[in-house]
Amino acid sequence: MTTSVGSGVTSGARARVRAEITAEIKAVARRHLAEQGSAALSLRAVAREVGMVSSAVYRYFPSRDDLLTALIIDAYHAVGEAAETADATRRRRDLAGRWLAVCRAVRAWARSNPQEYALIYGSPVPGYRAPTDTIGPASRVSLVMLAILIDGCAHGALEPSDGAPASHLAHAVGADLAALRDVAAPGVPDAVLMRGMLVWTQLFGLLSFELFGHLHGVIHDYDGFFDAQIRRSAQVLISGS
Amino acid sequence: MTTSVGSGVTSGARARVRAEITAEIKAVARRHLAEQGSAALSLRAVAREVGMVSSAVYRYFPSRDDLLTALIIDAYHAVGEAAETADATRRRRDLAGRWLAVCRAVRAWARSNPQEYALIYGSPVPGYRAPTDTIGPASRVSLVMLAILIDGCAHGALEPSDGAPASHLAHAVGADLAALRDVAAPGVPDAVLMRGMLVWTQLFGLLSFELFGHLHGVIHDYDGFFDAQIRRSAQVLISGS
DNA sequence: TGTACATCAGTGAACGCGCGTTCACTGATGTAC
DNA sequence: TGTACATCAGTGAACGCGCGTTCACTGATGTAC
Repeated sequence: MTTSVGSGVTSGARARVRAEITAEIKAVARRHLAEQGSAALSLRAVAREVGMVSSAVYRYFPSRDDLLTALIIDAYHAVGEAAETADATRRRRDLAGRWLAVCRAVRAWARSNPQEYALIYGSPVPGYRAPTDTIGPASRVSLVMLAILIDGCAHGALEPSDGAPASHLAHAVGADLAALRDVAAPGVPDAVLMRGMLVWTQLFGLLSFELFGHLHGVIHDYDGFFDAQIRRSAQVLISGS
Repeated sequence: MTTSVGSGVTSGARARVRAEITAEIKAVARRHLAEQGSAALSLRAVAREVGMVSSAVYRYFPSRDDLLTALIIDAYHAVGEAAETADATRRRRDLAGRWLAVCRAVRAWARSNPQEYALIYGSPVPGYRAPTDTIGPASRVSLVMLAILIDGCAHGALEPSDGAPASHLAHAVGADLAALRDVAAPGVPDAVLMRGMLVWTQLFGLLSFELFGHLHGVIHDYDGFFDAQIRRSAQVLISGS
């Protein structure tokens, strides 16, 4: 017992060192990413800065792509956590407040970590194929959005149908929405799901335009502009207008 | 006279060959871009395929970045032209029809040229600094959108103010919008400009999500989904609801 | 129209670089008895 | 508690690669008289 605990502790020590060095490699890689972008991320450069020989990194990550995958997963978790934390600061029934808080949190994260934002929401990394382990972390932030929709529908605080007449959906889209509803959005009608996705994609469109420079020279007060736009999108989301 | 015309023709011949080879280099580069992405675009590989030695390319483009710039400018022109053509197929007063046609044209172009879309609307190319010559071509597609707003306002076909009360803008944003209005959107009030930018960023958010795989596994009927979303955004644009 | 000269496209070799990955190895740390 | 063995982190050299860019050069094409 004591021995097994002891050995557990000591092997835990080795494991802890390993975890620390893994974290250090990721931290350095993350900084390189922030400075140069994903294409320029090089195992050798990272190793150099960590103070190892390049081949030593292979004890921690079997390839460059695996290191990139780790960074991608971390980035999804980071933005997901930012959104969750922001969401939790508002009363559950304050849908508009939750939506605005989530939007602002995602934006704040994106502005502090533009290369990580680009990594996950920008162009796919050339030649990189995302493994399935990224799916879970990737959906984390979307679940925050869906939670707002679910709560809103449960309390009747979201206009359930669009006032507009032209909302007959293609059958296949209806099937997609039904599947989504079954898996992750119980009780949320099609019209609300569609509005949710409308404002959701709009949020990332806005962020991409801001971060990738497409509003350069047109908008200078990015804060005010963003705020005005998400207040508008909150209306669209909640009352459908 | 005859000589000068003659010499004009012959020097024109040389110039034409030069233009043709320049075009060929760009065409090959564009294909490499489509296959591998911008980071993998290599002067040497392009030269190899064109059938020149790599140094010969420097007669046409002073550096790799200049080649990339040329591709970026071409891409902006291509999407701009697609939008203009689509816009012109509808009667000028048919605002919704114009908006939908433009959205569909941009999407069709993006789906046919995903890497070029990524080049201009995805993450900025690492280490690449866009020169000022890209600004004109870049704004071409936006001008199509603005034309719809201008025409709509001129004919009273666009709801000029938002029904919602919470539309007091930060002063700085008002200044940005005023500047934009002076330069490129005469007669378009703040509320309409904001709505225009809302649906505009939403369009690109939607396209980025579709093309970069963020809807993978959730939406299968991309056509139907896109169509439903832009019909909704047309409503937001035109009637503000 | 014919010739002398200038312009320009394309060649081929070279420079210097950094990359991802493999491999046989040395020591240090942990494990089992 | 002490020893023999196994595990594992890190080393250093090497492989083979492709890249952007420069440079002195050869011919061909165009220009001026």
